[in-house]
Amino acid sequence: MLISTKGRYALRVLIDMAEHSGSEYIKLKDIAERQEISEKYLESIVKQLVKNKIVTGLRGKGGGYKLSKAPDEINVGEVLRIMEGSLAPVACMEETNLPCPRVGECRTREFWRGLNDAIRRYTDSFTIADLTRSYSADYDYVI
Amino acid sequence: MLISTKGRYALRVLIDMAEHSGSEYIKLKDIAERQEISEKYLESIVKQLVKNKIVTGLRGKGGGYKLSKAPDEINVGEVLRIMEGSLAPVACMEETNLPCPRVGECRTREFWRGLNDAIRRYTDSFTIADLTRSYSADYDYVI
DNA sequence: GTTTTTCATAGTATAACAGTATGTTGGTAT
DNA sequence: ATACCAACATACTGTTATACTATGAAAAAC
Repeated sequence: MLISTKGRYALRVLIDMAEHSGSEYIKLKDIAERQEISEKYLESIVKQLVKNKIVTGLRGKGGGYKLSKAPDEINVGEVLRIMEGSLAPVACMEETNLPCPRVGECRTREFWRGLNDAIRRYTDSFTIADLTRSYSADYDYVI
Repeated sequence: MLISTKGRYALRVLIDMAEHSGSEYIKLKDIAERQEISEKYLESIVKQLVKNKIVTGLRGKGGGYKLSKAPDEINVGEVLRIMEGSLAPVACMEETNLPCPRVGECRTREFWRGLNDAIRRYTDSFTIADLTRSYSADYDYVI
């Protein structure tokens, strides 16, 4: 499993913020209820997003979280990499890891590199805006 | 991490067999030594490959394992799926899992489906033959 | 100064990973 | 026949990650 609940929940939180905030702070309790995810667990997830400047927190009454950037400025691949640490499909494709001692005789390295690239290309091609429900497309507008 | 040592080692074993066997049985001990992997651990991996008809085992002296099919008939994606159980990047993309109860309101499903497809397309586009060192390409031929 | 919300730290049950250990079965060579 | 060899089978183990829960401190609004 490449993506754990951390990455999946993070995307849902960001989409929720993009869909519900009008430059207002939203409290985690609301998001947790809408998304049916434990608020306490979400705290640990959102903390990571704050640390990486994806969202901004404000304490106290009327506080909460909001996106630090516009939804179309938030890259999905970057978010997933923050939450999962890495999206490398194998250990030898993680930048932090020192090169494999068998690299000289390895028959599979290029195969893994290609898979790594495919995953990165795909995930990096989406923004949070791409994942929000298009307002005009399916909103039943009624006066 | 999408791929564990099970999947990585399985590919190395199959490549080793493809490169060293001339329709002969190779004993695990030799593969384990060449690949510098615990023979005992490899046993558990090869057992899976036998069960799935990727390799064939023969007991006793002169016995060992060999590929059940030609290297270019063995699909890398299939091998990885056998070893890892699934290559789905998220739980909701596993065929065996029952559909997510939030599917109606899920904003991320199509994103995950796309990632799942990208991984499957890539891994299914390789055979073991693609991963073996091409004999003619870089062998220093000397009389 | 009380309420509200984020922020911070610590703990916990479960499962998967990456093996190890011991023994059995079935072929081969002598 | 029997000694040997290598696959086959089952059970166990240490470590790490996952997916949380619990308790409390800090700051902002009222």
